[in-house]
Amino acid sequence: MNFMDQKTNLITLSDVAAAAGVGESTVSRVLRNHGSFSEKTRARVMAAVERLGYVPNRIAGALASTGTPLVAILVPSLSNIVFADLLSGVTRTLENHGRQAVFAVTDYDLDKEEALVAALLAWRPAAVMLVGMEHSEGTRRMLRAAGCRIIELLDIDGDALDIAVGFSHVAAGRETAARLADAGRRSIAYVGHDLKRDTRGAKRFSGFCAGLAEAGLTLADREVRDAPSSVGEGKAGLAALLERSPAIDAVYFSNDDMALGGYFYCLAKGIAVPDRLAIIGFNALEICRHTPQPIASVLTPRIEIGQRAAELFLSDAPSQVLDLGFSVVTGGTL
Amino acid sequence: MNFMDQKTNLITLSDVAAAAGVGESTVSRVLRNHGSFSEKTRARVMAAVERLGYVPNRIAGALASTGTPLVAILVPSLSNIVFADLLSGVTRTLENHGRQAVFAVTDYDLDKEEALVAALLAWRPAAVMLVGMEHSEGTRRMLRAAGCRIIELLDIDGDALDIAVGFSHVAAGRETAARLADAGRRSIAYVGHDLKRDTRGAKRFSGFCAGLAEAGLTLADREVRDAPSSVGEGKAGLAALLERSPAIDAVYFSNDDMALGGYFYCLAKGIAVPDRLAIIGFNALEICRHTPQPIASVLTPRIEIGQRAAELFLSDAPSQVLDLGFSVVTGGTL
DNA sequence: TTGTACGCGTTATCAA
DNA sequence: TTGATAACGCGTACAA
Repeated sequence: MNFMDQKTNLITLSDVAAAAGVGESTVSRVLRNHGSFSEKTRARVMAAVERLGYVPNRIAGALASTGTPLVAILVPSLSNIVFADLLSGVTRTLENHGRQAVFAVTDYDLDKEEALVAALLAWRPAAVMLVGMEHSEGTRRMLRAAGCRIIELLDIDGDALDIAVGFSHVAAGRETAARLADAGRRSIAYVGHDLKRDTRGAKRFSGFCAGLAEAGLTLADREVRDAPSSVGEGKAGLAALLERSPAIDAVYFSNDDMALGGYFYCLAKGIAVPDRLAIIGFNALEICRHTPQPIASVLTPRIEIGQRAAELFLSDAPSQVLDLGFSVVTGGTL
Repeated sequence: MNFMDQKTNLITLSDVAAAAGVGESTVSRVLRNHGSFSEKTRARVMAAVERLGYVPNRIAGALASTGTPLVAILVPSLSNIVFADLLSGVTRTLENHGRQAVFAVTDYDLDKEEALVAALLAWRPAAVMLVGMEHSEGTRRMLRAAGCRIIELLDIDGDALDIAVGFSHVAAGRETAARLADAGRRSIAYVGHDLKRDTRGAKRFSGFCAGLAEAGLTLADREVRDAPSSVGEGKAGLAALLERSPAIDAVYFSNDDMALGGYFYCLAKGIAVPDRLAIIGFNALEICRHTPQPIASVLTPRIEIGQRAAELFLSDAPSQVLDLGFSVVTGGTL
């Protein structure tokens, strides 16, 4: 034994037991408030815990009880506030139940997702939460073999592996088209970001086109940026679009970041919104409620999705698809 | 043994060993590429792993090797993109080294932080990262006793427990005041959010006041909202401020969310920026670069802070305070 | 109500 | 290059 070893002085359960003059299992029972013990013993144990500054080792606990209180969460990105909201909802609910979240960022890459799922599964989580319903075959196989709860978030357009909590992006896109058509717009375009990776954005777009068709319209033009969504891309995207198709009278942006960019472009160029150009985005970010004209958007219950997902897991609910819906928020730009 | 037990069929190391016709330690060595073994054995082991779909149990591994590859991260909030950026920086670096991040959200509450630190320490992380340098005495005690690396992020104004990576918020506030004064502003006010909880915001404010004093000025007025920062609060804050003090010619907002709200208020009310009112925020969010007039702000290297913090930990660097600085970004609003 | 002893799935030590 | 075997720290029957 090396006396310089930093971990040499870590207190263990048996140290506490010795200090309190009781058996190890007694300490274990007191600490987890499980089984029976006298009040007197409890006091002695707690005193020893306090005195020694004992911190239980959950690693050992998890091994012994075969089953961890860990929940693995994978999100495509953190630069989009939407996923941060999702995480908030999940962790807020989990924390109150002694559960711990371990997470990773996939960068919208299904291969990376697969690698990360493998890494996270090694921690034997009680549940794995991931965004969307598109996964590699390897991911699906591992997940199914893992024997833990699998919760897909934010999307319900597809076949759920176990539990899915979200809403239909196809329906959201379709509804958006209907609103634009109802508002009398006839020359409608789309400004979006990299859809190869953002499959939910792609679903909205396909729903949008379907919605236009149902209204007897076709997409007037589209500008798809080869980059992640951002305010800057939205701005540049609208600029490019209008240069090509100046007669456009409405634009659907792939999300609010993009829409904000478009809106700023209009402000800067003096383009009348919504008279000359209607704008609608997606997500209903707080900021869009406070621009000079509130930007029309689609409100998505992302925090609630996280919470409900965590609750379903905690309550050991049966496999299911939970549609939490969305709602169109009309603002001054439509 | 219950044959309905879901975890009954999980493959273990010894299953692989048996299938490959080798000893357990051999499998372990091959999998970790540690120690020596013949190419032939390696192939046999890997084949068995593949065939059985074996996923190593890191829980058991961590227990056996006393020392986990876990890094605990605590952030005050996730609704502010700044902390999401921080997380991105940290996890991106960690992932490439087989490390796993476990995280929790403190809601800017030091008591909650203490409880969460206790919970996270139970996982015996190799490092604990937390935002800021203000912690409860209990938190500090536990951390010191834990014998793991302690990394404080985003702030360097204070006494570091071990490693600190960030910049000086006091200096940032002071510099902001100097810029405003240099720009000829004389009636300068502050619009902020809940500073009891956001201690870094409070440091910026104190630095700002010091900076004004150095320029021979005093704060003309201040509007501090009793709520977390948001675009809405920034807007309402500026409205309240201007009603009270219409002669103000410059406003320092506690951060860019607040500043955006103020800027939108000006746009909506037709207040000339910067002619009549100069605006400067903090963080230099992407969106502020794309508003009709780019909003002046202070660029903070948050992703880099996360990366460097992770790198210092990975390289087993000595205790230190790393100042990554900040830079003032002048925009159209100053 | 309490303590003993075994097992959880690895890693590490050491001898072969 | 290999394979027993002893930890790792705790939960959990089971016995007391």
